[in-house]
Amino acid sequence: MSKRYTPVSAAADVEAALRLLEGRWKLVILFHLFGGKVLRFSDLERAIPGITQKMLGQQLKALEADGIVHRQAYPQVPPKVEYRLTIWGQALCPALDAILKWADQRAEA
Amino acid sequence: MSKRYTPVSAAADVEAALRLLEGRWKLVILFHLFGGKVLRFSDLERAIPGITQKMLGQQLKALEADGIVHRQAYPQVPPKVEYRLTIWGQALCPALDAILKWADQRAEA
DNA sequence: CGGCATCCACCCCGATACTG
DNA sequence: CAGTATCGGGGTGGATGCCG
Repeated sequence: MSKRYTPVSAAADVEAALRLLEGRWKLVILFHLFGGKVLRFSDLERAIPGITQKMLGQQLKALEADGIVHRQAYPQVPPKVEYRLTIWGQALCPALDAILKWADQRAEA
Repeated sequence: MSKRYTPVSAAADVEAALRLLEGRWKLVILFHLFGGKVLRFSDLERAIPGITQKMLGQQLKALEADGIVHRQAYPQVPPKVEYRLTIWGQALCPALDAILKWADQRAEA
């Protein structure tokens, strides 16, 4: 443990972490990468009907910069790029799973 | 089970559920109500340094309308209003807890 | 104390078009 | 296929002031 805890700093840490997941699309994207799935750009585009190319690219770049998503490009024609969760991203899986369960409960009612 | 499941509808349900938690402040507020805590308006205001009264009131109203937070007003002078999670809101606790753990992991590193 | 009203800046996000 | 460029509208959120 490299850090001391106080209620205050814990709250600040949570807020900082939440910033990384904010926005209209981030969690939606992560849900589709959930479970170790590896998807191409166009896969995600098809999996998320409402999203535009701009937002998908923009959010993926942000998630990559924050170390949550790993981007692997194959230098070939036509281009091929795969996205998957990093280790840090996979650490989010329990949270994603819990949210999924909550969504299911709401959908049932 | 009152609903049939397909990958598509499951994704739609998740997206719908995420809409309820979107925005700059919703999850932050819920974190402070986490664990069955009952807080007054001014308690939340103090607990979340960056927030304005407008946003706090606005987001609390939205959370109340979505059945996640319960609002109890005591008709007295000066006014006293308490906020707590509803049953649906408490169903979010596992998710909040998982996100908290993730935040802790990041903070340690 | 616990709001609401107003005004306003920003930037998020969408639509469209273009590129390697 | 996998993006970027540009433009523009609207909603989110901040500051301030007023009210029961």
